[in-house]
Amino acid sequence: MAHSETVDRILDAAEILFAEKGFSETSLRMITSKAGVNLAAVNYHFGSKNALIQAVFSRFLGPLSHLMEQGLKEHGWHQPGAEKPQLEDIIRLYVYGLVRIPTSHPNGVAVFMRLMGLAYTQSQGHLRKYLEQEYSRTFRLFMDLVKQSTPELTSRERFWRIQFTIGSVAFTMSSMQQLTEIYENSVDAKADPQKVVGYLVPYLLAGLKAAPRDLVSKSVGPASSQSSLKE
Amino acid sequence: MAHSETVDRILDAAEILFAEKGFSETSLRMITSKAGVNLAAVNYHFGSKNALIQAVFSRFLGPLSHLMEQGLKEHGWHQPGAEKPQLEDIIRLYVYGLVRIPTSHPNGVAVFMRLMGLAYTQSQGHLRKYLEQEYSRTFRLFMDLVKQSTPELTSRERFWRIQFTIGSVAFTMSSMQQLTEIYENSVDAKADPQKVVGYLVPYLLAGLKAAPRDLVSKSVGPASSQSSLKE
DNA sequence: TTCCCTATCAAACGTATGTTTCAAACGGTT
DNA sequence: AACCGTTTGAAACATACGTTTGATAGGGAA
Repeated sequence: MAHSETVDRILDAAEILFAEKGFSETSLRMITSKAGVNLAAVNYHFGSKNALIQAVFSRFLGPLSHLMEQGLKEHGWHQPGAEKPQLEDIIRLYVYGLVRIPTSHPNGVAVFMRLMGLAYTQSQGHLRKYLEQEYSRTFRLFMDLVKQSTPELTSRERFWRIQFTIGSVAFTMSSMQQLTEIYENSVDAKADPQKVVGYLVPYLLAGLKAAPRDLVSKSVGPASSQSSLKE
Repeated sequence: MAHSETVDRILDAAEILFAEKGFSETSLRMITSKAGVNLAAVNYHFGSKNALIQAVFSRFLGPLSHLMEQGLKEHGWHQPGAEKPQLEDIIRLYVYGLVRIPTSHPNGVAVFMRLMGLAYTQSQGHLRKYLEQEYSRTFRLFMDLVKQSTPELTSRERFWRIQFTIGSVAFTMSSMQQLTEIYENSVDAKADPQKVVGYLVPYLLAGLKAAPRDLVSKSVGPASSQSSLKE
C-alpha cells in the first residue's frame, strides 16, 4: 500500500496530463499508457479515478501546507497575540511559498499551479470536499493573518478581496504556460515563474490595501435594465 | 437556419447546464431533455456539440462586444489621439459592461460570468481558437486603452498585470455561485453580482496602478532549491 | 518444495457518450 | 389536393469510458 514504483509512475503521469487537459478530459487509459503500466493498476492501487485525483493533490499539498505552517512559525505568527504581521510579509510568504514547492520534474511549479487553478474552477464536487476537509486549517490561518493586518476592511469586503487575490494567483499560475507563449510571440523573452511572481506581489498588495471608494459608483455606473436581483 | 423555437430552447438549456457543470461534464442528452427537444435536434441545428458551445458564447458575446465598442464611442476613445482616458473609467466601462449584458432569465449575469470563466480556464482548444479569431479586436482595444493610461509601466509588467486582472475577474465570475454559498454560511447575506463588482473595481484599479517596487524581493525571498528554470 | 500474499496483465463488462439514420409529421406554395 | 423542403422523432450506431474479473506470475516464510 505504501509506494511501489508503479504508484509513483501513475502519479507522475496523471499530474502532468491533468494539468494539460483537465480531469474529465484525461482518461485512465491515457494515464496508464503514459506511465507504462497496466490499465487496471489505477483501480488496484488507488481504488478509483476520483481517488487518484485526490492522491495527486495530496502529494504536493501535504508538503506545501507543512512548508507554510513552518514559515508561520519562523516568523512567530502562529501564536495569537504575537506581533502583528505586515500584510506584505504574509503575501510574500504564501506566494513565494508556491514557487518553492519541491517537485520532481522541471516545470513542476507550473504544473502544480495549473492543478490548483483547476481544483477551484473545474467544479469536481468530490475534490472540493476533500480539499476543504483536509486543508481548511491552513487556509483559515491565512485568512486570519490577512484579517489582522487589514482591520480597516469590512469582513465582507475582505472576503471578496481575498477571493480576487486567489483568482489572480490561480488563474495566472494555471495559464502561465500559454500566457508566456503569447508574450513570447508579442515581445521577446521567456518569463519564468519567479519573475512573474515578482510582478504579482506588488499588484496583489495594492489591491488588498486599496481604499474601498467605489461603493457608490460614478460615471459609467450600473444602469442595468434587467439586473439579476433575486428577491 | 435562422432561429426556430427549438434553437433557443437548446441554447437556454445548454448555457445553464454548461455554467453549472462545465462543458465535458454536460451531455447532449442532459441538454435536450432539459430543453424538451429531441436528442438529434442539436446535431441537426448546430452540427456538433462543439459548435453548440461556440453558439452559446456568440449569443451574448456578440451583444457584449457591441455594447463595449459603443461605450468607447460615447467617450470618444475609439479614435487614436483623442483625449487620454482615465484608467478608472476604462475599467468601469468594461467591468460594469459585464454585468449589463442583456440576458433572458434571471441570474443570467451569474451564468454568463461563469461561462466566461470556464472559457478561460477549461482549455477547450476549439473554444479558445474561436474566441480569439472572433473577438480579438475588442480585446486589443482594451489593451491599447490600458497602455495609454499606464505609460509608467514597462510593457512586460503591463502585460502581466492585465493577466492578473483578467484572472481576478474570470475566477471570481466563474466561482461566484459557490463563493456566495461559502460566504452565506460564514456570515449572512446574499451577495449579488452588482455588489461584488463594486468591490472588484477599486481592487483592480489599485493593482494596475501600483508602484512596481518588488522587483528586488525582500525578507521572504525566493530561495528555491529546484526552481524550474528552463535552459 | 509448498504456501500465501501482493502485484501485474489481458480481456471483458456495463454504461454513457456524440453522432447518424431514416421514416414520419409539419407548413407553406402551386 | 398534391407537392416539397424543413423540421421532428425513435432508434440504432460506433466508440470511449471507468471498473471488474480471473488467470498468471513473483518472492519471501514455513
